Amino acid sequence: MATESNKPLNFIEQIVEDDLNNGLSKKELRFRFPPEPNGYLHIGHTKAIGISFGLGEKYNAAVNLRFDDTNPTKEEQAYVDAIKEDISWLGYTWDQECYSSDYFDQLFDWAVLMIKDGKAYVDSQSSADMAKQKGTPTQPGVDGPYRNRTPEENLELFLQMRNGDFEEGTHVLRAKIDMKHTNMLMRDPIMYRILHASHHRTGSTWCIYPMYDWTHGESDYIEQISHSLCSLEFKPHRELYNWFKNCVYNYSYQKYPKLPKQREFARLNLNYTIMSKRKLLRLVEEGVVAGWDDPRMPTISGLRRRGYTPKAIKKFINTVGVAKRDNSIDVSLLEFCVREDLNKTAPRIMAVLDPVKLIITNYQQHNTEFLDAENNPEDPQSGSRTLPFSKTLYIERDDFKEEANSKYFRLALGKEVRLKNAYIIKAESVIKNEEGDIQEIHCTYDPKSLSGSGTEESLRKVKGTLHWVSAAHAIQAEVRIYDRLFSHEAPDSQEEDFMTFLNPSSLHKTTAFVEPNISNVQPNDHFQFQRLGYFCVDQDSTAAKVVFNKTVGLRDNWVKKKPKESVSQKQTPTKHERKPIDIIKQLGKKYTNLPEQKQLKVKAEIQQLSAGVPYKELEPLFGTAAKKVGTRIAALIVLKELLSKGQERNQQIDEFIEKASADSNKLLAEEASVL
RNA sequence: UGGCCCAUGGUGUAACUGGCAACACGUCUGGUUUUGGUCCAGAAGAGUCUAGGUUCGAGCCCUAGUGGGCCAACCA
Repeated sequence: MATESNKPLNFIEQIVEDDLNNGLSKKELRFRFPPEPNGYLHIGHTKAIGISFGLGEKYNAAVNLRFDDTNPTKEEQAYVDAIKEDISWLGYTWDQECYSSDYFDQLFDWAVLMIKDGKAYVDSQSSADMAKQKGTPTQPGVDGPYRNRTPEENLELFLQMRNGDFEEGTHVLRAKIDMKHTNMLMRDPIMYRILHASHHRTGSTWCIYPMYDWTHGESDYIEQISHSLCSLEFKPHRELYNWFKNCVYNYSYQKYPKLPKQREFARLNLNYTIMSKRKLLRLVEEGVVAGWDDPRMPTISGLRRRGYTPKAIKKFINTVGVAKRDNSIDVSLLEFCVREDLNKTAPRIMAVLDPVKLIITNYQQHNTEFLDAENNPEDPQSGSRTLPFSKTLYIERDDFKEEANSKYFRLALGKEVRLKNAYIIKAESVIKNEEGDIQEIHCTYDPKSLSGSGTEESLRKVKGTLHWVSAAHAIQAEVRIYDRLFSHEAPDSQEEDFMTFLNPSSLHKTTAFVEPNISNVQPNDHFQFQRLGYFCVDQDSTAAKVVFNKTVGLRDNWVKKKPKESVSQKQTPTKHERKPIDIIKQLGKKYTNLPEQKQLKVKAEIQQLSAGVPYKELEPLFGTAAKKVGTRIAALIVLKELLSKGQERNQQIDEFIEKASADSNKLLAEEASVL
C-alpha cells in the first residue's frame, strides 16, 4: 500500500478519490466486472479486470462478477465457467457472482411501471421501418405510428409479448424519449425484444429479453455499484444509462438509495493481434487455431497455456496505464513483462532444438560423468542438479560454423568454446554427408578445464559458452515454437479481411533433445532453456512424451547485429542516429497543420531524408498501418522521390496511391494524383 | 450537413489547484558474467498537433482550426 501511494493516480482513481472527498463513504464503494458469456476473456479484458478489481483491492471494496446474459442466442454455460476460471487464475476474487438474468423479474416490473407512466410503448413495426424512422447521426428521426398508443393498450400488448402470444420480430418495447435527439441512442431505444430461445440459466421462463441499455445500468443500480467502469465506446450510452437510472430511481429509491456512475476509459489494443471476440471466434471456428486456448491466441487461456504468468500479465496491465486516448501497445512490452517474471522464477535446463552431433575425440568411450549445474543463478534458493556428460553430445547446429569472424562467439574450426557447466573444447574437424551437410563435429577437450574445479585451466576465459546435451542420456521432447499470429501490425483495422494477414508459419513443431532431468515435469511447469528462451510444459504432455510450448525467447542482441554485419561492411560511425523513417513519420505528423511555406520546407526535408534509403526500410510507410493523414502524405512524398530514382511499382505501392487519391482529404488526394 | 470523446519522444503513460517535460518499453554505448540472458553504468530521441489569446510565466486555461476515434444491431 505504501508503495502504491506515491504513484500518481490515473483519472479513474482521481474520480473515486474526488467522490470520497465529496462525502461518499468508503463503505459505499463497490465495483463490478460485467462480461457477456459469449466467448473467452482476452488480454484486453484484463485491463478492465485490472481496473475494477484493482480499485477493489486498493480501497478494500467489493467487486462483483456479473454475467451480462441478456442474449440467450449467443451465450453458454461453458463460457461462464471459462470466464470464472480465467479471473481466478489471474488471482482475483469477486464478492458476489451475479447474473443480469437474476434481475429479469425486477426489470419486468419496472418496465410495467414505465409503461403506466407513459415512458415506454410497444412498437409493432418491422426493424427496417424502425431503422428508417430513426434517421442518421446527421439527420433527426421521426416519430413512428405506434408511438402514441395509450398506456392501457401498451400494457396489454406487453403482457401478451411476455406470454408468448407473438412471433419474434413482431413487437418490441421502446422507451419514449426523443426521436430527434442528437444522440442516436436516445431515439426511443428498444428495451425488450421477443426471443423464443432457451436461456442457459432461465430456460424457457422468458420469451422476451431485455436489451443491454435497459439492463446494464439497472443491474449496477440493483447491486448498488458506486462506479461502473467500461470502455470508451460506451460513452454515448452514458446519457441513456442516466435516463433509465433516473426512471427506476423514482420507483425504488427507498430500496436502492445510491445511484451508480458510469465512467469510460480507452480499451487496450495490442499490435500484431486482434481483440474482438467475434473475430477470435472465427479463428476458432475456421480451425486456424486449435481452440480458444491455443497458445497463439490473445485469450487469457491462450496466454496461460503459452506460459504467461498472472504476475506478468498484472505487471503488464499496470504498466500500460489508464487514459482516454486510443492506443496500440507494442507486444514487446508484454514480452518484457513475462521475461522479467520468468527470469526470476524459471529453473534453467539445457535443451537442443536443432541438433548436430559433437564428438569429443579424446574423451573415454564409455565414460559418463555427472556434472553439477545451478538451477537458477537468479535464485540462490533453487539449488543445483547434475548433468550427465559423455563422449557424444548434441549442440545447436547454429552454434557451429566452419569459419567465422571475430564477432562470432561460438564454435568454429580451430576455435575454443566452453560447454556450459562442463569443459572447454576445441573444434578440430567435421564430417559431412554427400550433400555437404555437417554430420559430426569432432573436437578435443581440456580435461583440466572442468567448470567449478578451480584449476588454472578452468578459470581460462573463452569467448563463447554453449549449451549441450549428452546424446545417450537426452530425452526427446516435442517443442512447439510460436510466432505472431498475424504478420500485419494492425490486422484488425484494415479494409481487407483480417484473415488475409495471417502469418502462415505461426506454429513450428520440432523434436528436441532435452537433459534427462525433465522426467517428472507437470503441465504448466516453466523452464528456461538456456540461451534459447522460456518454455512451459503443455497440457498435451504424457509420461511417454513431454510437450513444451515456447513462451518467449531471450532478449537477443546477437540476431539484431547479424544483418548489419552482412549488409554493409562499412563501419559507419552512426552514433545514436535516428532512423530516417522515424523522422519522416514525425515530420508528416504535423504536415497538415503547417502553413504552405513550411509545408514546402518539410517536403524538401522528407525528400532529402528518403534519398538513398532502401525501399525495404521505408516500406512500413506504405502499409495500411499508416493511418494518419500526415504520415500518408509524407509517404507519398517519399514515394515520389523513390519512383523518380527508379524504384519499381508494386502492388502495395499501387494500392497505396489508389487509396490516397480517393481520400476525402484534399491535401492527400492532391499529392497522390500527381503519381 | 449532427453530437460526444481524444491529441505529450518510435510505443504506452506522468507532470498534484499554470513554475526547468519525467518514467517504463524499445533503440544505442560501455562494463560484469561459464546463458550474446540477467545485472550495472551511460547515451540518443519530444519542446507537448497548428494559429491566436489570457498570464511575469501555458503541455495544463480560453477561442478557432487540423487530425483521430465513437454513435444510424430486435448485439453487448
